[in-house]
Amino acid sequence: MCKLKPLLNKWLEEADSSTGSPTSIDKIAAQGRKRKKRTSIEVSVKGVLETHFLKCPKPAAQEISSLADSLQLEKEVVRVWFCNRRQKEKRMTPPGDPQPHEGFPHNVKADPSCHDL
DNA sequence: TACCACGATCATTGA
DNA sequence: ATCAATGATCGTGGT
Repeated sequence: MCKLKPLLNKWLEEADSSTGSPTSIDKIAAQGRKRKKRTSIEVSVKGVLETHFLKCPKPAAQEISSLADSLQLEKEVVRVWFCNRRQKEKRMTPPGDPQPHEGFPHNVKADPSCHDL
């Protein structure tokens, strides 16, 4: 059901745009997805995000909301930013940077509750 | 059932 | 015009 919600939303958006073109439905069937323009994040904002990322690479939705509010951004944008940040880190770190440090398979506490705020 | 994160991938922007 | 960086989206799996 919740999966249909976004789908229905797209339909409604298109329906609103159907300025006399009922055939627009085929477009929705295709993908009816309007990619938001590249939210150009200001350098200052990036700095704040990076700082938070260092503190918590995986903040809960609650932290994201707070952060987004502080930066005057959309939760989605902040969430996506964190996701991309994590991915990028992995993309660069594994190769040519094995992080020479013993004591590897010792970690047992994942510490999912990074309530550090 | 609803939500989150990750991987891959697309698409846009800036150099 | 082309490439690189990076945000936005889709699909999948886990809780």
